[in-house]
Amino acid sequence: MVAASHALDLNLNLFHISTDDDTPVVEVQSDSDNEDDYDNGSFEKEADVHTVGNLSSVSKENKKLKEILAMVRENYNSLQTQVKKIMQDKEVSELSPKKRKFDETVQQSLWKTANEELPKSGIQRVYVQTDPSDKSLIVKDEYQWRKYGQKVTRDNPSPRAYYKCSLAPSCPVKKKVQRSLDDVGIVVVTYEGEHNHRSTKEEAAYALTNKYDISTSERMFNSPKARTTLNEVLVEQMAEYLSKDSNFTEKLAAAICSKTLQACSISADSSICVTMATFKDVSLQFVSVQLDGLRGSIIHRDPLPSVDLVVSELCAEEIHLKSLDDQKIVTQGSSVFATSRRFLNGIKELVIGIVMPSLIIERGSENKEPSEEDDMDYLDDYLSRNPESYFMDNKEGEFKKIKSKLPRIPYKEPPVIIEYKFEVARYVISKGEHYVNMMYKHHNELLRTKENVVE
DNA sequence: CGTGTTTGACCCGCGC
DNA sequence: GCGCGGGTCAAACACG
Ligand SMILES: [Zn+2]
Repeated sequence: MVAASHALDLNLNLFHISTDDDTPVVEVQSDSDNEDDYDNGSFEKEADVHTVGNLSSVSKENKKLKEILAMVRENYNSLQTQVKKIMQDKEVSELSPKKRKFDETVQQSLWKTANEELPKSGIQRVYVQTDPSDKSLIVKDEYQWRKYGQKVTRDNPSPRAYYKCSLAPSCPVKKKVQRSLDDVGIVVVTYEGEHNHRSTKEEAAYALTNKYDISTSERMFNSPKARTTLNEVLVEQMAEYLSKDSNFTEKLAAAICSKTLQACSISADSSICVTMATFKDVSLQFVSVQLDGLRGSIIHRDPLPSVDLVVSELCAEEIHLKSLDDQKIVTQGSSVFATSRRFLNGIKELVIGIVMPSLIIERGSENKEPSEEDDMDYLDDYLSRNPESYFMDNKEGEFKKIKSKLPRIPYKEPPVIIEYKFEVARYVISKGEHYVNMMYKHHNELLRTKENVVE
């Protein structure tokens, strides 16, 4: 067992609102006093009375300053965040040179302004810096909205757009978007009400943090059994969500692979690396597969295969490789699949499988093992007849039939499982900006025996 | 054909 | 009651 302590910052930005481009950032302003509405309409009612006029302009000025302050604060925060990320990413990229697109990220967050919670009221106001010529009044966030109206309002040349949350049919949240009177570069977004569901981007975060928080679970379900089933469901949701998020999988795979390759020398003969991480009370397990050819058959299967099945297939694939002479295998790209796994103790956990990129597995002739002729003939015959469908589900029966013969093929060196353990922490910088930090703890080399591969 | 947007009609509270 | 302005409905429409 080797002990080490490397900080692996994935900079996943899991729930970044990025997508395209002009996603602006947010900030909410806190004013508990009822006061004016977002369009300053009330201010425009300047009365003839002198004092009222003064009051109006002062109040308007005050509001403007408040907006500026909020933006400055958030810009400071996001800049600080960027610096932090850059330093961490620099550390990672030193290990494995990788192109980063900081400029985009930085630029994007400079667009954004601040975000604060309105105490009470359930009304949230957000200021977004956008192109003044953009008349669309579309502000992206982590929800889906259906536009149900647009009105021109008094004293504001820009119309006001009305949206209703369409992520959940019963969600009462409404959203109003209108360009600011004071600054045509700013769009004011007003949210009203509270969502009765999770946002698209928060789905994963919920599964990992909030819902697994014991107190939260106990609040919802008193029975431990109910809590267990709840966790199981959430684990499955999480697995499905992550496996479909190519942004997540690519970055995670790249980060893990570069880190694990650097931190520990993986012997060319080890065909499986298993990395484990604990995420609060949720255990993540990373199965790194260095074998080519298996990747597509695993991650493109629907539903995702169980880990046990994957391991079984890896055994078969390894034998397949051993049957080839002086095989050099170069995998390229990286892929991650996610699934769930149940242990003997009944706990279900999330499993993330990683196909490692750019690995060269050299198998010299010294690895070739004498094998029984009939077995190898049978296997080779099968493989040549069904090269593509070797791992397909419809060949399951035949596959098992072959597999039963596999133990008769002698191994000189049993395959090795390398188990990595990480501590995973997820940081929420601001609404919509999260990243994951993984602390490498140690790794363990195990023989792949029945004890190590949980049935 | 289902889905989301446009846009004028409509509704409703408020001040006069 | 009436007009005004903000908010919503829904029929028509655009889009894939
Ligand atoms: Zn909602």
